[in-house]
Amino acid sequence: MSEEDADSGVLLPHNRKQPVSIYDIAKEAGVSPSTVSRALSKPGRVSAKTEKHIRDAAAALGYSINPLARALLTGRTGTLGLLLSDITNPVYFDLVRGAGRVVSAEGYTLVLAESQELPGLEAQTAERLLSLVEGLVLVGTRLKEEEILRLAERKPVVLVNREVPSLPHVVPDITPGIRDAIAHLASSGHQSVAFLSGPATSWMSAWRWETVMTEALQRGMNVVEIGPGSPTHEGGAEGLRRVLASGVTAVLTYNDLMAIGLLTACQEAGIAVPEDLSVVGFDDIFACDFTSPPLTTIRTPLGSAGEDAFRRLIATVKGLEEQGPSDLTTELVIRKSTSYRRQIGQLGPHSP
Amino acid sequence: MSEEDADSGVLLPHNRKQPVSIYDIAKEAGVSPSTVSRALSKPGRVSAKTEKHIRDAAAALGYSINPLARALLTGRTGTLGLLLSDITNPVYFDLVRGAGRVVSAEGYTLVLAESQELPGLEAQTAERLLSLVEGLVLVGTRLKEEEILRLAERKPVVLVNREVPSLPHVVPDITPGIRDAIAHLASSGHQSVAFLSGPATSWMSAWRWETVMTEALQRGMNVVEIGPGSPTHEGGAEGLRRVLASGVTAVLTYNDLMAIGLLTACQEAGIAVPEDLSVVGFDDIFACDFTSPPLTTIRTPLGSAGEDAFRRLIATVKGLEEQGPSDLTTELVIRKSTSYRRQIGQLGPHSP
DNA sequence: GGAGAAATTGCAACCGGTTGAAAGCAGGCT
DNA sequence: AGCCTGCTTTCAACCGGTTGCAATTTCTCC
Repeated sequence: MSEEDADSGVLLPHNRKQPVSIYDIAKEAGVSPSTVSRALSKPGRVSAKTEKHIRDAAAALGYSINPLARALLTGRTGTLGLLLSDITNPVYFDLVRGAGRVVSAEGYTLVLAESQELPGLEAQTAERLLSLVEGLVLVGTRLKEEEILRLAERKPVVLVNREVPSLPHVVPDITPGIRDAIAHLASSGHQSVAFLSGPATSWMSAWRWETVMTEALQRGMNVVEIGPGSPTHEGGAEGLRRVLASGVTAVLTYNDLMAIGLLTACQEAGIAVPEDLSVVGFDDIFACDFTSPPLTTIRTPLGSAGEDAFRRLIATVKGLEEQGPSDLTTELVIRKSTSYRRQIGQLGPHSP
Repeated sequence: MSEEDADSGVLLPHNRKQPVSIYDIAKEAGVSPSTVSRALSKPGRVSAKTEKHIRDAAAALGYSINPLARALLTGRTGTLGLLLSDITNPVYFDLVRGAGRVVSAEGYTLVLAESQELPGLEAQTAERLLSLVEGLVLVGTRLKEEEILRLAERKPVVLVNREVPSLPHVVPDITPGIRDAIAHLASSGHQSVAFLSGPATSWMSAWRWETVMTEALQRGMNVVEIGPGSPTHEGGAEGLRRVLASGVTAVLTYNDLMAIGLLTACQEAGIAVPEDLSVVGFDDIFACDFTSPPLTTIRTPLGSAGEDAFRRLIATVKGLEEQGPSDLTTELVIRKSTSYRRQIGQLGPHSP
């Protein structure tokens, strides 16, 4: 009556159930395996009666297709890859959401991988991922152009926040946002601005700096680049000393995480933001509106970028026409970390 | 002299390079494919001379193994899966980082997928992912016990923040953190507390509520559950009305995102935290120390949980011994969102 | 130098589907 | 009847590796 050695908590070691194959179904239904294959994946190629019979048998046996076996011959795994430098960077939230929306709406499965900002690991991870998926989106990749092109030879590749000639890419136009940010600072009386840059290998960081410089010069402001630095909280905090040393009155950062780090460091150092220093972030991640003070930042539409990138990837995978380039733009979001330039007092050693 | 139609921006349509196989290498090196296979994957099974010869040929041709082909026969894809309900939830940052560390140190590749809190999608995604990986970690899954067991029949599965009999799981002990939080509130004069719960299908939410109730009762406090709600910013904000209606003076939330949402809603509604209402979050995500006020919360060691989960998964995949259960615990982190209970004034309709 | 053991290599089947080509079969037409 | 047409189904090869077994070579030792 009493159960014997039940609930012993022991896990069955390795007796995995072996899955049912089309051969099992074929035997069950009394047809050949190829008929089963066609019944299940080529509607209309077998008679309605046999198809129903086979589908019933498949359902009865609990069949589910082995995607690896299918992919070996056809290349179709039903999955698409998204490779990020750092999944835990909030910048990518919206992008991942947008990607997920499009991918699952099209019946694919999204698989993500991250390279943890390590150059060697990124190439290796991309390599591994590439053989499991039908196509790949690379976001803010640090790979060299040749490496990217080599990947693109094997499977369709779409880039986000990176341009490589002849490869499809989705890059929001950063000029409007930067132009407005510089105008905003200029009209608030700032005459010198610093750009706190990200990793040296980041194409996007280089481009943002380039654009900041161009726009600042057009307004007759002085502008310096400080960096490169890690695109993180810590990276931003570490930049504070050099920002103060430079004597600027306003800073743009490569991304919001750095801006938040800078804000935190300012608080600890007793620098008042925005009274002593104006800070502008980049991307408008989810934490921006509850920092203190709330962060003025340049919003990039990364959700739409993710959607666009995967729409294009799927079009390519399916062999459809290339779509025209997507036109995404950026805009300045003014919160409380920027203000009129105080005329009294001056920061840094450059001013007497 | 001038380049002709260069830079036309046209992408080569679908002429993907077909990859080199072991057969190509075999031909190149003048041996049989099986020897190539052994040379590359079974060190010592072929003579040193041939092995070198084959490796040279492989390198010359730029060979890289096709993991699908290998996996079809052996089941080894070299990848491990991590399935989350929502990748963009900052709760998982540390977990993903910990997982990444262990997985890449062991030579595997981590692939992530998310179920976007949709029950149907989670089962389907798990199914797809399962056939691509050697083992799977499910975090805070909403799947039903039978569904989880069915997955575990096919490949090794490890659970985080969820218990299922006979399956390995990693669940930090929430009791110490909750006990300290309740003690902290009690000693500050609070006599009633609410728990703002997460999704109805979340095992972890149910357990947290259960523990909060037990601990509160032991202290003689009144305690109510408010929910279920979405485990997000919005979910927290939406809970405010009912929190106020209940007349409690302190709230614990299912997670930090909800606590932050609650904080934001309080600010908008003119409720002072912590003077009018004390708020305690759960997990200690990265944004907690720059909310206003900074959030008191119960820290869960999700980084270690991720590491542990994958260490166990890898041990199982490799057929090693089961390790003993990992003992992870939680602790209260006191910041500024909790305080002594104001004796003057009372919130909500229950007090005259 | 030769028997026997050990190391090395090749053959062929296999994993689980897919697909071109051929075979089987029913119905329509002269 | 005989033949052609078109639909349904099967045969067999294939994708790219892996592996048990057997064949071949090399080594060892008497």
